[in-house]
Amino acid sequence: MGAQQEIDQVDLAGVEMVTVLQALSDPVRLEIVRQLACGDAMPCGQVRLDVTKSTASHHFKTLRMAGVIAQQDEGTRRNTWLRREELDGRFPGLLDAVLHAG
Amino acid sequence: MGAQQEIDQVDLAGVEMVTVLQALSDPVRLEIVRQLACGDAMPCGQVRLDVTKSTASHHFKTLRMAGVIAQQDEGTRRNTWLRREELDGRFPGLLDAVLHAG
DNA sequence: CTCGTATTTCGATAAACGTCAAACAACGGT
DNA sequence: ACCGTTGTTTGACGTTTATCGAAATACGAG
Repeated sequence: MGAQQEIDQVDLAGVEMVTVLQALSDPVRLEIVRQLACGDAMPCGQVRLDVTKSTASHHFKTLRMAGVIAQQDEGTRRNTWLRREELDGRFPGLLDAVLHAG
Repeated sequence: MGAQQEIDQVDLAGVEMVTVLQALSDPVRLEIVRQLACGDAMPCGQVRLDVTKSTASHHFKTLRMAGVIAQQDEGTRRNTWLRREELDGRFPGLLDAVLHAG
């Protein structure tokens, strides 16, 4: 695993709206985002999901590539958090709208 | 075509966020939404797209089923418009966020 | 060094999706 | 009655996607 430094951070300036929507348009990934929104940062394993770990890993990667989340290795864990401010800078109001949904 | 009355209107109360995001997460459909946002209502054919009419028809249907657009037949045309207020009632801020994107 | 924990990668599979062309349906004019 | 216009439906095709299990990688602790 990466040695105590941040994983490739996607440059949000180069991310299109449609890519973010794609990333958010899956039930599992939406659940990941919602759980991340409740806390500050947490390892992948702390996000409770109904899929196997390999599937979860794939979804984390998708969200990371779309610039929705960021990750940083800490020992054996991969710490994960939402890129709230940056995302709101690029697509104002989007994340709030998605999270504040009934 | 339907006789001068509205096509099945989807009840937005029963539409999940993930369904709307799915509908919006395609380049062609996003383009449809953006063009509809510029005007009030227009027939399908007035929306300029880079796909064949059958493909376009499929995308219109997807948007309609997700509650994003509504349609009404008028003679040989199918008038189409964005369900702005209703959508904003169900998912506040979402459509604005999607439309006001750079 | 070895074991356990956390996570990714690989290979496979099945379902969903975007696309097209061709055929069909409905309406308005001539 | 016939056409042209507008839009949908159907059937097919190739690509992408979500999913899993198993193997691989990386690290910390004992």
